[in-house]
Amino acid sequence: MPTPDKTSVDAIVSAARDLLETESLAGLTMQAVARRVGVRAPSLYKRVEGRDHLVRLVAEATLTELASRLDAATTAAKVLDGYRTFSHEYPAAFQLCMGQGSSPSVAGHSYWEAASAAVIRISGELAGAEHALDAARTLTAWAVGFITIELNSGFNLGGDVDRAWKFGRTKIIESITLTRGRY
Amino acid sequence: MPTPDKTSVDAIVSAARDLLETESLAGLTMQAVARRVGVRAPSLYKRVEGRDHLVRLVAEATLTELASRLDAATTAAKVLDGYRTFSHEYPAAFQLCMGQGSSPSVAGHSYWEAASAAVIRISGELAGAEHALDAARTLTAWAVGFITIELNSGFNLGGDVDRAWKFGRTKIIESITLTRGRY
DNA sequence: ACCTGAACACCGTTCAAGT
DNA sequence: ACCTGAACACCGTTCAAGT
Repeated sequence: MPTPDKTSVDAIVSAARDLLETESLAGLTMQAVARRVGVRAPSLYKRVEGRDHLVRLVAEATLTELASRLDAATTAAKVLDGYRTFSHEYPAAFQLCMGQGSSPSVAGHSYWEAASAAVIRISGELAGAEHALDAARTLTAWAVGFITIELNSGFNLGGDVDRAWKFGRTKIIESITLTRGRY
Repeated sequence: MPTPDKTSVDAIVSAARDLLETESLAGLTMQAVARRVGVRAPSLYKRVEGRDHLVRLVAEATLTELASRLDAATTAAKVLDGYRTFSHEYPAAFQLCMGQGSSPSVAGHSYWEAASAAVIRISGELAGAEHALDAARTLTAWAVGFITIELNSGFNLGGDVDRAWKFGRTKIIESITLTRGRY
């Protein structure tokens, strides 16, 4: 005799994302997720393959949201700022995506592609099609590195972190723009 | 009646660093470390406060080694390459230091200071004392971001990753150098 | 067809008992 | 003074039994 469903994949992923931000990755346990969605831990295995799979779904949902955020940006500065703003809203999820992943990268290829599209588009405009990929990697590397260090309180030598962001953003965009037609 | 020591903090940290690289952070368990140093897990607590403390010691040993490596570099390109070479030798440890840390940053302030000294020195030479800190943060952010993405197989859109490194390195150094006296 | 309690293997950690 | 087995709390995961 069928039982009415008490939860769903969406509810589970949503609860997991909440827990990740409020309790850290270590606090994202199957039991905690189960409690949030009103079910016992073993029931989660009807919807997700296990904790690793659930973490992957969280990463992919995060990248999808990041992609749609970045797609709306019209200038390089706005794309870079989009990264940073997003990382401040979802610091743990952002680092999950970028950080020491589970084995084969924590999210599927297509999710990365979607999140990269905006940077590549902008990079092509700045540096020309020939150097679009190199330029995109330079921009992304700087933003990801800056944010990673910032989120881990790595900028602890004083000074104004916002000023450092603007300084770097200006320098990076400037140097990429100078690429057009040479290098 | 005293018993002769069967291990030491150094041996424990060394075993932990090995395990971190060969088995990943999850494989760095107290039992695995104990087995490597020829002791039972509870005995480790005579030398380290617990797993978190041991991981911290690993991070600090890693930063100390990175610092001495970078201190030998004489140009900005060599400092940046020093980061990357080091990260290829100790990928897991490098990401442990930079990545989503345990709570209050995974290593003590002084260890970060030591590892930052070389970049700040070089940045001062390139950009002038006034912008040394901003420039150092730009250089470090780019290198850390590039390496983080590289280690997590994030550069999966084809193209030559080494070429992208050299492209970005050139651009970054160039733009920082142009800073002198203006901005 | 979904949910659950009970069980298992595996963690980190504590501690009384050994030498 | 250091080491150990036993124990505890807490994970992820499996599965037979319920409805």
